[in-house]
Amino acid sequence: MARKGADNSYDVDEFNAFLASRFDGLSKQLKKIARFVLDNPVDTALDTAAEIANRIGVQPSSLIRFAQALGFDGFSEIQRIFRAGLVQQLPGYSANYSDRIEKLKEGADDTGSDHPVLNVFIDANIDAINALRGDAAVAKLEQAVAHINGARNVYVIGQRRSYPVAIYMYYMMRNLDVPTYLLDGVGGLLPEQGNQIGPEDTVIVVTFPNYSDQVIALAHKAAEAGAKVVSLTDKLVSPIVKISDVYFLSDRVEVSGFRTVAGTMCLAQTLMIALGMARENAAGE
Amino acid sequence: MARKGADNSYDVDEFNAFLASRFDGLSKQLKKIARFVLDNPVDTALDTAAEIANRIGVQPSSLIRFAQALGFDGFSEIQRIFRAGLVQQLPGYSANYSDRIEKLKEGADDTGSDHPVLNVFIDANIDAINALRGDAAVAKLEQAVAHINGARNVYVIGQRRSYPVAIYMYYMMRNLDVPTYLLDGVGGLLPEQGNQIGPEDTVIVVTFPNYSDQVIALAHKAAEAGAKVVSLTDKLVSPIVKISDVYFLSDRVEVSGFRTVAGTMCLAQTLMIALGMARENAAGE
DNA sequence: TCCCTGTTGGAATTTTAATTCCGATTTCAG
DNA sequence: CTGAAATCGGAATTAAAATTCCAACAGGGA
Repeated sequence: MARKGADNSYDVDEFNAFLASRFDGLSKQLKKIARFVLDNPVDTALDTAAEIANRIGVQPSSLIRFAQALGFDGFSEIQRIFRAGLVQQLPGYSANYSDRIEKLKEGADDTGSDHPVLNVFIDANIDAINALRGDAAVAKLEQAVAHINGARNVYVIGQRRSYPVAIYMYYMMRNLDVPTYLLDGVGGLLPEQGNQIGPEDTVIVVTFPNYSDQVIALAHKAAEAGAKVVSLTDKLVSPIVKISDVYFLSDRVEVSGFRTVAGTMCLAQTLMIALGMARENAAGE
Repeated sequence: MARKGADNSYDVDEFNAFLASRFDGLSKQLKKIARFVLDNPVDTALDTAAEIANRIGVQPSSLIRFAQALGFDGFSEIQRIFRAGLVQQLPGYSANYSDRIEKLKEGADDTGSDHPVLNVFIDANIDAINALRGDAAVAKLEQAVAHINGARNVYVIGQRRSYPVAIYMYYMMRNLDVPTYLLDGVGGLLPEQGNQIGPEDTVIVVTFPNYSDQVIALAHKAAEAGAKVVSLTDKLVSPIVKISDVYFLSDRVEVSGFRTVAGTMCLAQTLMIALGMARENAAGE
């Protein structure tokens, strides 16, 4: 991957400082452009030169002159700087994060020192948790809480890696006096454990790749029986999403082959807190 | 095809949901593209079609086919959706978790609006996880890993709120071929389950306030029998610390009376990753 | 096995955007 | 006021990216 782009030396702050230092020496039109660039980093990053020129009220060629006056080849180079800066500002998207994971993987059996493991893994978990901001929206939480509170019984399913999450929710809901049952598959009886699920019930399904056939089958059966399905899974294309009334996504991050369970746990706990607060309020009225 | 208006009527979530609904009907290559788009919104928004195609390992023309299969004129239209979504995500991310937690606590029983819950809780978890950087030092991880690898058998104990963490470690260590037993207290037999613990064994204890008497008693018995004790708990004054060979602290953060379990989970997973890497290296030599 | 249908890779083409060029205009020194 | 240099607008050109097209291929059914 020949990743060049000149000497990629600038970041946005450096560029802005540099631009400010040169500002006085610029011509009238170029100053207009400079002001726009300093004030509108996002538009500078994303719009086409023609659009930007139009908004400023100058010709596109002036943008190129502007860039060249500052020593760049063309306006595109400046846009690259701003695009890179924009990505870094995105929540949960530290740009060098993937790099660090790559480095970790490369150096994994190098020395046996696991010094980088901890930090990278912490970063990965923070990333995973941050990703929830976008996904576990208030509306979805409220919907899920309503399904749980409206149910005659709540059933929680999760096997293997998802089992700790399932059992956590089971524990919390029991403490919140929600009539909850854990379908734990003890004795290989998972299919049978779902027999009594009916239209007044809600099923909470936790499943991640590779999705357990038994769990998916049981969720299908529950959905067909008319139960509400609330799911915690990894992707929109997960087989559980299409039969879910509400779904939450987490777990998009992987380090050294380990998927972070902390993000999913955080999601589960968020749901439980939302539930707890809703019930507190209901009890108080 | 009932495509939404030619103007920007899709937002990213709608698009993703729509894509997921059509996923099954797509061809093999198109599924590859769909997965990339779902997983990499930022790159989808900003890279050129040629770059994206190259990264996925398909031809640029497939991207256009992908877009058209979904009813769009071309891939550029999809990029527009993602660019708009990307800009919307930008402003967030102010700062200072502690302040926000304070705010939530003040307003907690205010209105019943759980709007701030999610963000504050996410912040709290990030705080909890960040705190691990200081506490789960490399030396301690190595020590714990050595105790686990050096043991004839490993026993994991954790009840109630700590049980999900315990069972997670049990699951992971079984997958790593560590001879592990979960002391789960089924049938009220927790005291008896520890009878066979001896000086060649290691016990991993997970315990948080209020510390279960049975768990503490069992840990004491194990320590007296000469077993190594590795503990996950909350504070230096926790009753488990003084009998531990290695201890890790987490869980210092509390929101609305809920202690974060995600931080502890992250700690447990860090320990498991360190263990996994150590065993990989050992096997490779 | 062979054909048919749908899918794919890759070159060719079109579209769009970036950049250059040049004549017109402004600025300012003398 | 005049003329030269700097600046600018806008058409022309070039570069880059998106899209189309077609031949080859893969998979499934007769």
